[in-house]
Amino acid sequence: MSQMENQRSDETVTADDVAKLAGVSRWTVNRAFKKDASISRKSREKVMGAAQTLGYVPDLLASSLASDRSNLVCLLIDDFANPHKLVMLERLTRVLRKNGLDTLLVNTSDEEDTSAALLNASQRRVDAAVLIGIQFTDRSLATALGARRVRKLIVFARSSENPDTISICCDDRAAMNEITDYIVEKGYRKPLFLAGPQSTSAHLGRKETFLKRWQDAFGATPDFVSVARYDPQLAYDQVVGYFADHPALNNVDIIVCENDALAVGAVDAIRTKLGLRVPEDIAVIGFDDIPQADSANYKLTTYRQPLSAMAEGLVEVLKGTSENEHLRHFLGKLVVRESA
Amino acid sequence: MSQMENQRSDETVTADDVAKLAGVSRWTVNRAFKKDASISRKSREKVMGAAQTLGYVPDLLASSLASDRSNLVCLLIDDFANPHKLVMLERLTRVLRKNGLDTLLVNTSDEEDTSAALLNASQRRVDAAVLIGIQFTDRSLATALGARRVRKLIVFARSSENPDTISICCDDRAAMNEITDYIVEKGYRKPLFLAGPQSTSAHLGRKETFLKRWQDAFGATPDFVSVARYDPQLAYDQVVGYFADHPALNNVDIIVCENDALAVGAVDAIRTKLGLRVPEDIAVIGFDDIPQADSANYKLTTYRQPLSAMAEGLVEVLKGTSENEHLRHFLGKLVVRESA
DNA sequence: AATGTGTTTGCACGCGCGTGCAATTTATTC
DNA sequence: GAATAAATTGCACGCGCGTGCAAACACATT
Repeated sequence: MSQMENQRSDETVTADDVAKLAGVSRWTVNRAFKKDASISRKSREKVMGAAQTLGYVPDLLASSLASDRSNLVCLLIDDFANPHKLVMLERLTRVLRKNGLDTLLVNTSDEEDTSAALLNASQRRVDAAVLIGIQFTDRSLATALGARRVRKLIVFARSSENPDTISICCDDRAAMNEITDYIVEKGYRKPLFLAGPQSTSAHLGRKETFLKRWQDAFGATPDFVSVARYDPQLAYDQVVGYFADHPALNNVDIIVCENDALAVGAVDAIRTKLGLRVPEDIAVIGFDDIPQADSANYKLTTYRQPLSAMAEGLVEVLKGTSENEHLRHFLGKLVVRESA
Repeated sequence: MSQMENQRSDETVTADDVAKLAGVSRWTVNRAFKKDASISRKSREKVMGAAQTLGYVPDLLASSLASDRSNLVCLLIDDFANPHKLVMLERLTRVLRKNGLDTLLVNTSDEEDTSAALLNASQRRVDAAVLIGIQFTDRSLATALGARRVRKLIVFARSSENPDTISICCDDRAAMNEITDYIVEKGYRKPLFLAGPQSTSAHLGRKETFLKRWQDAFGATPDFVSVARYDPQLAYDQVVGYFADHPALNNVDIIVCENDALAVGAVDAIRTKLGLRVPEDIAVIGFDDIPQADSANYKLTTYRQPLSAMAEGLVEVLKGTSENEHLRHFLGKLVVRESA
């Protein structure tokens, strides 16, 4: 009724309001909210008190605009059929958030090219874009980088040859070597490699490492088939198809899979369609250690990526704690269960 | 070499730069980028040309700040063990993006209470916060809403009693009724209900509907067990535990599960631990129709939520096309496979 | 009390764009 | 061709906060 001050029409309460109530300047208010700012304990308490009663919170949008740092990281994913992505998302969002970074999730399944999505991310001034998908090529990365605006481009859980890019991934070569050694030691001699999409950039991947290693050891290159997406269903179809074309079943005693998503499909195919047992008739070995791999039904022998370490590594890169390495490798761990 | 204009130190190119090059005012430049703005075709072309050569893109941060609309939606999830979440994420991000909305993903697994996460979201001025998890209670929602700043609070794929909230979900009651009818028709008479966490808000959920319906039909309330999280592993343990306590196996001819995450665990338990067949010995019916449900190994009979329609519904609510309904129901579809 | 050191505080200016309206240009009509 | 309507363009002001520095203050020392 009486005098209602110059309160804003709606109820956005800004630092100015708090400042007035606390009897300090606006800048002191914002300082109070900065972790290690130069401010006395007393005035910080005054400010916090006032902020409390007014329900004030600093506006990250305005802050980002002014400071040119958004504390926002963009995650680009196109590979939603692979259950491992959910694990990654969980881990990444958790670790990022613990470090004060928020996550912008972009689904690039629709895009021909990730460039458009990257552009979109750049419009939000994200501090970094993290690629977790499979569709992007080194060339499209280059294009996107040309437009700049995305300060850091990070390829997660995969390596990229683009020098302007930082890769954070499991050491695939060491991993496949370990897997190969394990297989050989266990006496498997007729492997089939089940690979993912081949269209991606020509990095020395799991398939290449395995085939080469096997070639070196036995002088023969194992057979392989590839699946168009990391999708258990497609893997299932592919395996069924393979054995339809190669009726001499005893030509394969183990299927080595590029990841668990494929491995799960392979197991299903072996049991359901071929009517065989895993691992007695055909063994299966995966990669990633998705939750399903540990289920009673699959008991998948697989290789666990050190996701937490990788996520922490990502944060280090983002914070600039460890500059200019184009590639950060992490060692994983072979998890032996029953499927191989 | 010669004169290099007053180019900014780093290379952020703003609308002003484009304006200068195109020979128009800054406002015309920004208009050119607005879908249906009042601008002549000719000057739009001029602007777009200049923007192209300069590599200009409008800054969404500044735009959000000025317009007070961020086109950002915050998704809060805590339930990463449930594979269905990945499907939801895929669908939501896709549909939102198609409608010009970006997605902020927040992992609330760590939080005692979603309030903190909501507060964080509010600092980014998200246009809406969408809750997809299970941990939040109606009370914590109320608290969060008290602080305002989050313009719209939406509960997705679940109903909430909070009147300031908009629920977008599958019609659980209709669904469970259909499921019950199906079960009854198929001759099952000894159901066990496998429920999720019971700590959540007291909405009339799938369990209640099923139990009540069965009670009405047969005068007896079926047994039920509940699992602490929607996690196949925990469901497995729970089912194993149940049958350890109830050795008279023929007391159950079907396990009705609150969702597929649980159903998958149930199937594993039945086969692996009990050594029984699905559906011959014990049938299983799920809910959600996760990708796994369609795999050769599970062939789960389940109920598919109309995710796309729900996502579109979400967009409508966000755009304000369909105001003030506290609850939007969508009808799903029973998917009959082999598990029941 | 004067000097010096270290700590707090205040402030001018800018981040890049939106809003609403007024000025200007272009199209339309008789 | 003048008058009127319609389409297009320009602009002052503000969104909420950060940066870097200078002024103000506190405290210890001689």
